Amino acid sequence: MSMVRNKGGKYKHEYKQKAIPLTVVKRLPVYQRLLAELAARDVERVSSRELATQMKIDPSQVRQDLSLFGSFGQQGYGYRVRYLLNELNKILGLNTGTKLVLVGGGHLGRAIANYGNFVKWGFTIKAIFDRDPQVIGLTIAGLTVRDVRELTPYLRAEPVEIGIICTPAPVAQEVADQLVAGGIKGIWNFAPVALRVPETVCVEHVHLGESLMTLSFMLKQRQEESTGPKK
Amino acid sequence: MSMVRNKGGKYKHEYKQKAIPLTVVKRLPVYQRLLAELAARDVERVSSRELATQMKIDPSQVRQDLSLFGSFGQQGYGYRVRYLLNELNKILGLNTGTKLVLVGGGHLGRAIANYGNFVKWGFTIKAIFDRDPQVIGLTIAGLTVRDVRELTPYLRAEPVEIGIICTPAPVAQEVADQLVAGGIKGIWNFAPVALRVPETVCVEHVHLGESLMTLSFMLKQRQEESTGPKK
DNA sequence: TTAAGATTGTTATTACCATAACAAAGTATG
DNA sequence: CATACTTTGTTATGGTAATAACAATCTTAA
Repeated sequence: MSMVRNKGGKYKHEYKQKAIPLTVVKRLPVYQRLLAELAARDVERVSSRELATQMKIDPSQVRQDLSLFGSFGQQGYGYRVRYLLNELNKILGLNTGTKLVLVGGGHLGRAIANYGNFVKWGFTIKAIFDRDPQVIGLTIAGLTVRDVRELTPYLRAEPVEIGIICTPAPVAQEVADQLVAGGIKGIWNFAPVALRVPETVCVEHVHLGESLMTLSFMLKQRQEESTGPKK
Repeated sequence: MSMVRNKGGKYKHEYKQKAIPLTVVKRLPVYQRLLAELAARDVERVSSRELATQMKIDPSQVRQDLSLFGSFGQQGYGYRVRYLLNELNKILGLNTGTKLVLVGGGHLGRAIANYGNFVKWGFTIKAIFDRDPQVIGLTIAGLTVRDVRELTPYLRAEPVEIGIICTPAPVAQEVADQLVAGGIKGIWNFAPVALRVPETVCVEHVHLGESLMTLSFMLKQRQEESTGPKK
């Protein structure tokens, strides 16, 4: 009786315009990974409690996060793993044939290009560029490295969604400008600088140095906890 | 007159036992990097406002963050760049000759080993281990790759603070166990798994897949913002 | 030396995120 | 078929982090 008692309920699949908090965004890939692992083990169902335990967060958090995007579970049962995984893939924009270009064929660039996992989610690196004549012409992950001066004409001919910057810090901004001018929508930046880009372009930083410093700080704190106060 | 009007003031250099919020911890390396850039340009002074502008945060945030560790600035003047940089280095535990071992000599491991920046902060990779006979014996970044079966005896003979895991996901936990048993205090983990370690060991994850998915999500959202609602 | 201006360190306020609570509604079982 | 149990989606509460505000005090310049 009374089909629409709780407002929303089954009928909440309109366009959602609410802003998703960044903290939630950072958890979405973790949900995706856990569900992919469960699916690989042919597990059929999972509860918010189980997911929460693995992530060391509260079950309410899991339910609240997912409810931002829809109602994917069943009371008294939980979530069907394959269904929720599929929904999360859609939410994250995976398996849509996203194209990337990589700029910088140094050690880090090579590691990224050879990192096989991305292919699983439908990401494909279409071309690699470098400035160094020693690197141009080499084959990395099956692609011949091109001269970075070909970047702009390439993007004009072959539109690409994401650009990866694996260059040294001093040239990163210049490369970013070229990528933006070439119509790139997102930049995955491994150079230790804060890039200036228009608001329409998304930037995701991976800052190895900052990560190691964070670890260093935590170690130092742990150490002081044990040596500092003699309580 | 009245030297100790504001309680604390110059005299707040006791042991601080307050827990530093993780959000603050993540900003500390960014302050460090900005200050290092200023110092390299021989800039002498900087205000919280300038730092905040670069990081797109509020000036109060900068002052509040730094005040957790001491009083480093001067009213009406700001912060002396070199002094504050030096203090931040101490806070972060940089330039203390921290020793690391790297496990996993694949593409990513090689990139990490060759990433020159770490040396600047006093981190040194002392040894590299791998399981693959094809990789064992190779020279990476001036080090000969050892058999991972030598890891435990190595750590017994040569204590090391941090272990880097650049192995495939399925063996990461096993490696982590060995590192912990070997007395490691921190783990820098590049494998896409949540490691189980004792509370005494710090883990810093670098999860490339999650980072790319985050970018993918943000791109999808941007796209929906422009196409979805016709307002 | 004095007064105007600048900027810190700290406390107060606001906003946001995480946890708790609970009604709704399904599952499982006898 | 009824009853106990489970678990969701959502709202209420609590706590933590970001911003605002301000007194203290240093700098700078006349």
